[in-house]
Amino acid sequence: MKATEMRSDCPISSSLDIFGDKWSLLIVRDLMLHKSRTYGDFTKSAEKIATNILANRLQLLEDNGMIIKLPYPGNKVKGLYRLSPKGVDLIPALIEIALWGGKNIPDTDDSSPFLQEVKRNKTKFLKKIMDNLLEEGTNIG
Amino acid sequence: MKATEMRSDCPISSSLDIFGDKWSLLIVRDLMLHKSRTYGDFTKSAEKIATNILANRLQLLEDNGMIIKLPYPGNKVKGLYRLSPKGVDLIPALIEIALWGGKNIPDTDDSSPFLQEVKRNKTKFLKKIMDNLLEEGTNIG
DNA sequence: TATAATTACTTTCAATATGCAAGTAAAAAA
DNA sequence: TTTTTTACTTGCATATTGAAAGTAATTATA
Repeated sequence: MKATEMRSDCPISSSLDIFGDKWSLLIVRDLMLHKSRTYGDFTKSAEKIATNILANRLQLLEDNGMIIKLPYPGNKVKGLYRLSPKGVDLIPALIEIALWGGKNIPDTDDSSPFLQEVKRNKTKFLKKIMDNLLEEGTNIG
Repeated sequence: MKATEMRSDCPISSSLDIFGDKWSLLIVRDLMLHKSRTYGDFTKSAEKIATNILANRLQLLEDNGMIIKLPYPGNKVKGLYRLSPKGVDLIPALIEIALWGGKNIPDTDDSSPFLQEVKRNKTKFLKKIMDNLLEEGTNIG
């Protein structure tokens, strides 16, 4: 797959060139919440991503170094996707987006234990979750 | 224009339902950097947005309460767009995206005075810029 | 061991979105 | 009065999306 074309040298614009669509950050979200996911896991998320879109976005995210595909121990069909350090580094942005949505969009669920903990102590939460995601092992579950 | 359809009650997903594309957040960026812009101003940004896309996104952002269209003093053709409080509230997310891009995408310009100031003192910078954007007046320039 | 079921995609195709270029209408400037 | 500016709108070719079905390589089951 060819490298993403950048529209300008603006960091915001270039970021959107990579993940500026309705699906890419949902994949990152799932990997933030679950640390590792199989292809099938992603299809089970509430937003019901189409499999062609999923395959395309996983490839793009991998091409852009945001996620890493690992072998699933003891199974040659399955694979395990995880966030790379670059992907983990996106979590502060994702958290701000989540906070914004929970606060500003009616009927969103901002009462999850996850968001509650963020609101209680953002800095502490960020360190904890990012450290955890950067650790090796504990891939399945 | 019809209300945005939400794919789930997830705050991240619903946020992307509103601004998950390659252009909407660039409009917010321009209004963060300049406080107010005319239609023509937006077309002059580096990414060269097409006028039909611009008109569509301005309408969507206005429909979703992120931006406000004001009359241009002394001119009945021009209008002035500004961030609403809801739009200003998105700035922390935008800043995190900018920081991520500047750090993780090659050839982006992360040396602007703007980003430099963010990196020097994020909290202070956020308060300053958000307070400024929430103020009335100083629309032109 | 033969067969069924999983898993991770790929393909097809209709619908929608994008983007370039040109057009328009109202107001402002010359 | 004519020209220019401004903010869009329209037409059309191309690209992307999304639902559904298909496939090939395992893995589980009878």
